[in-house]
Amino acid sequence: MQKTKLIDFPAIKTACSKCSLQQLCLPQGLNNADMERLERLVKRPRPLHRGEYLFCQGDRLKSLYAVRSGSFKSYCLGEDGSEKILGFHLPGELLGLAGLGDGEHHATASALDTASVCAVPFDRLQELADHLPSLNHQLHRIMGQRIARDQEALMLLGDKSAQERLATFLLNISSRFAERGFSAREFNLSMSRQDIANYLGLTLETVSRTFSQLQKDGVLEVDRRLIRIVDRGRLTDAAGASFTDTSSATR
Amino acid sequence: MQKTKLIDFPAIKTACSKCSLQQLCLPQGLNNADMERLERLVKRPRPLHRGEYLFCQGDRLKSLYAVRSGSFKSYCLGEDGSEKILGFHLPGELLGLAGLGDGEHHATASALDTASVCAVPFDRLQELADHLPSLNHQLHRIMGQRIARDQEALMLLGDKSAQERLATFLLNISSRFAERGFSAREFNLSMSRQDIANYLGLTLETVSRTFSQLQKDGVLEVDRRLIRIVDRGRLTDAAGASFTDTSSATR
DNA sequence: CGGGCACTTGAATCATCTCAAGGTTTGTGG
DNA sequence: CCACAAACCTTGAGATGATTCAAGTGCCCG
Repeated sequence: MQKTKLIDFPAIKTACSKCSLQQLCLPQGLNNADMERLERLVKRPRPLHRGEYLFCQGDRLKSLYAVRSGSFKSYCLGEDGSEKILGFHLPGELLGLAGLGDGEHHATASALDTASVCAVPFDRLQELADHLPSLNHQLHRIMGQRIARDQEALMLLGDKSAQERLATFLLNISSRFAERGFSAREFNLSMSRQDIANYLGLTLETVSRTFSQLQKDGVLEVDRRLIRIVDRGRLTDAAGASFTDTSSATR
Repeated sequence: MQKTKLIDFPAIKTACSKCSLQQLCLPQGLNNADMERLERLVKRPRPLHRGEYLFCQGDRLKSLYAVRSGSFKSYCLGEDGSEKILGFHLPGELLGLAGLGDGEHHATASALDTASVCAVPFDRLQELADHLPSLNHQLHRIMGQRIARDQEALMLLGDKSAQERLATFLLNISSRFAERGFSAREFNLSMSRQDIANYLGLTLETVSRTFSQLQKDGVLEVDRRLIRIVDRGRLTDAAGASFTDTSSATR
């Protein structure tokens, strides 16, 4: 009895069917039988520490990854060593989709804090999707979402001011935290000012100044990486007209 | 005999198997039998004139579209009426992929000149893909490419100067024309200075000045919307380090 | 031929960047 | 547990590239 318990416990602990991220992740919309078949493909490598790489630009695409805990940034490097951050990835989000085009990763993904992932071997996922329309449709859906999200990011960089960019960014992070059951009002940013600046197309100093300004105006309370949204209405105003706040959570 | 000829002619003219864009478009990599099954789904609506809409933001996603001729821009509108251009679409490229996330178009697509498309009803495409793994993989590949392309656009807006942005944009357009069998050295832009400016996150005046500067420096010859690349090497330099020129075509 | 639209060019302004210095937290080794 | 170094963040002042506002040109279409 102890033996089965010892064997089963990790399996149950990590099963997709028990995962709190199910609704945000690949298995969303799958029935139990299909989820079990997907489950059998999933590997769960050891957790990564801050700064470790999940994959690197130029690597052959072997697996897709879903974030289980912690967070990642993905970025491209220019040959001059500069990096451009393409996005941040929270639990439940998939990484590596851009590699589907030609089977090669176009970006590097590194952990922002201690983080764990589920890895799904891409060829076997594709095989399984060939036989499970529901999984296949879910894959399409996720890729479509991802394209839509990248397009939002494009709009952000378009012609917005520093304040609009930072406000939009914070609202975006806030609603992603809320989706995962965390507070939309108060959260810890896992990325540095430099990372935020790079992502938003600004300098570190401008981001810092903008945080200070929003704090002075009573919109935020900022304590290093801990952010509290004091006046969500004014933050939304600061984000500019084109932002439509989907979640009005105030938890 | 005349009769069959009259009936068959348009069918042959428009068949995927005869289309010069096959290698850039959805049927790429499909065998003849599969291509024929895809072909049966494809509708070819009347051509659109400059300014006409292929679909609008908020429309239910009914079809995916592939550009046959002409070109499109896709853009989002803020509630204040402003528009942000997300991309330009040349023949062989697919439109509407971002809608896969939630079945609704997130952008508006309008014709930049007289343009024609192939329309593939999305539900029937999905059904067919469920039975044809090769089509399904091709769909994944195209979506992956699209994500990768959007990410390149993101890098462009990151922290580059006006000259770097415009140079990168022109090299990008140039290689896309080359892929389609047109000259990489000399081409007509189908979009206005305003559209380019909007896409690049600049003002119309800055784009105009930058064109003038590149012409004065002997890098380009610019005659209204006709562009000739005189010194590709220096244009690549102007685009900045992080751009890697995939096509070295000089046709 | 004339009116309108797209584009060019100039001059002044402004937001952000750059450079520079100082402060605070974190982690490490003594 | 303390001291020190490194990393991270904040703030200020001056420089700069892009924007704004404004005027003028030339091409295209009716």
